[in-house]
Amino acid sequence: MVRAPCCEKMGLKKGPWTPEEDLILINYIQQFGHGNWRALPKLAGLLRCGKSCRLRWINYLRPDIKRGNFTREEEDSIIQLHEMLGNRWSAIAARLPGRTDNEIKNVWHTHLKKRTLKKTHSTIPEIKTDSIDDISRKNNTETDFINVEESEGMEFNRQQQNSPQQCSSDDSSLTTDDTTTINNNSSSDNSMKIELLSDDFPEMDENFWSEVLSADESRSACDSPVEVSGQVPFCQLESVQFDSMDFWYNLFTGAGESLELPGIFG
DNA sequence: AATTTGGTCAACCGCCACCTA
DNA sequence: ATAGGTGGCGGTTGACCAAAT
Repeated sequence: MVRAPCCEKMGLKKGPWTPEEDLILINYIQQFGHGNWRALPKLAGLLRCGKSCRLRWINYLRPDIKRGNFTREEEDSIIQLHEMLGNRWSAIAARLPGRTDNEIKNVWHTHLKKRTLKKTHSTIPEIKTDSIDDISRKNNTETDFINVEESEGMEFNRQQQNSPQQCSSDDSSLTTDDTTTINNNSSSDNSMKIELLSDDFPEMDENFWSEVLSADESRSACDSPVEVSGQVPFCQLESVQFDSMDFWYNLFTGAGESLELPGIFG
């Protein structure tokens, strides 16, 4: 009855990611982007399925992930958005720069749900959070308020789909109307800092994906990763690649040493 | 000190929508 | 029109840890 998981079937690894795997994935995406998640692990030399790689990247390794506890403001926003959107975690995440749908889902189930229940018990009957969502889905519309938010993300998705480089939802999740800047300076807790600057959007360097694309195109001519010259996301390959790897490694482990990695780290 | 309980969160699973040939 | 491939999403699980008993 239960279909055997593809990963096990293919002899692929499951479970928690090791720092070594993380570094391989980061380095690969930095160099070549992620044009095809399913092909990525093979090309990168990872014994993982593409889905697992995608999830790891989106939920944990992306450089624009905001780490640390949710602020009271963020929690309030989640509650408010959940009232409007229901369990549409990705839509909620799109309104909270640097936060992932998974993270928001976890926070909701661990404490925000309880908080809202307490509130509703002490005040009015619980709001049926699906109502707006259901109606809007049926009518293929949103309320005026939601319409603005959704259309932005959808428009961005369309733009991405029209462009040669296919982007994942993490990109669209950043397409909110909050501008973020990414501060890669190491802080005391090794976390990334993302500051909200205004209500306008753009987050990543516009060159980000075009650069990924050019690297990706360069790669596409070959079956295996090749050295790509020129600028790639986050770092210059030639000059600071391993500095960058150290950064990530330190971020994960707090250690100050580099790893010896096989394959593409030549 | 040992065991139980509860909270947290990374990761997996299965379904669905979209795209393309 | 449709079948196969792929990405994305939401629900769920399970490992880990700390607090409580």
